[in-house]
Amino acid sequence: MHDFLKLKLSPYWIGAVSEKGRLVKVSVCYSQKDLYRSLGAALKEQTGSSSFLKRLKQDLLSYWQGERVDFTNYSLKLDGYSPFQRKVWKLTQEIPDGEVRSYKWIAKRLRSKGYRAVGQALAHNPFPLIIPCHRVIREDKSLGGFSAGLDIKRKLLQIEGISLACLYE
DNA sequence: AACTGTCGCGAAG
DNA sequence: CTTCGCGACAGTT
Repeated sequence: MHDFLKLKLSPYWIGAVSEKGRLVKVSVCYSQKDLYRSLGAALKEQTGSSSFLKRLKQDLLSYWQGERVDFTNYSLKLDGYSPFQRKVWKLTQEIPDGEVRSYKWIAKRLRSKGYRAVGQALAHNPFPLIIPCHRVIREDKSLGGFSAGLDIKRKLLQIEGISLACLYE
């Protein structure tokens, strides 16, 4: 059945749900309470015991200390999401650690001018960190948005050693 | 029909 | 040169 992981990373809490060796959802929050709200109360009871989630836990800890971690080989449960969303997320996964791209960059690669639609797709990303939607910013190098809260986006970029004016606003 | 995690242009300071 | 307002854009609910 489902397995859950809960982990405190510096000021934030991160949680993950998996099912049969595939990730179902990840979320980053400001408190445990928010985590339960977004991942479900089951998270309260269960502890991540599958080897799969143990590996994820180690990877997340390493990442948080500034190591380069490759998250691209985690298998993700993508059923039920639209083709457009999947394409956007796939391109986002191709952005290397330590670099950023713009919403426009992604749209262009999909031969679309739906910049805002790209933003909307990223806003619904079920796998923050794993699919690094924080590496997508505006064309003019300003920060853009982040559904889990902009300070988290700043923090992640900072961990990856990216230096941009928008990180110090 | 109304909403976005946008972009680029034109006008004004 | 910088900032601001606004309309166009495309995909989702």
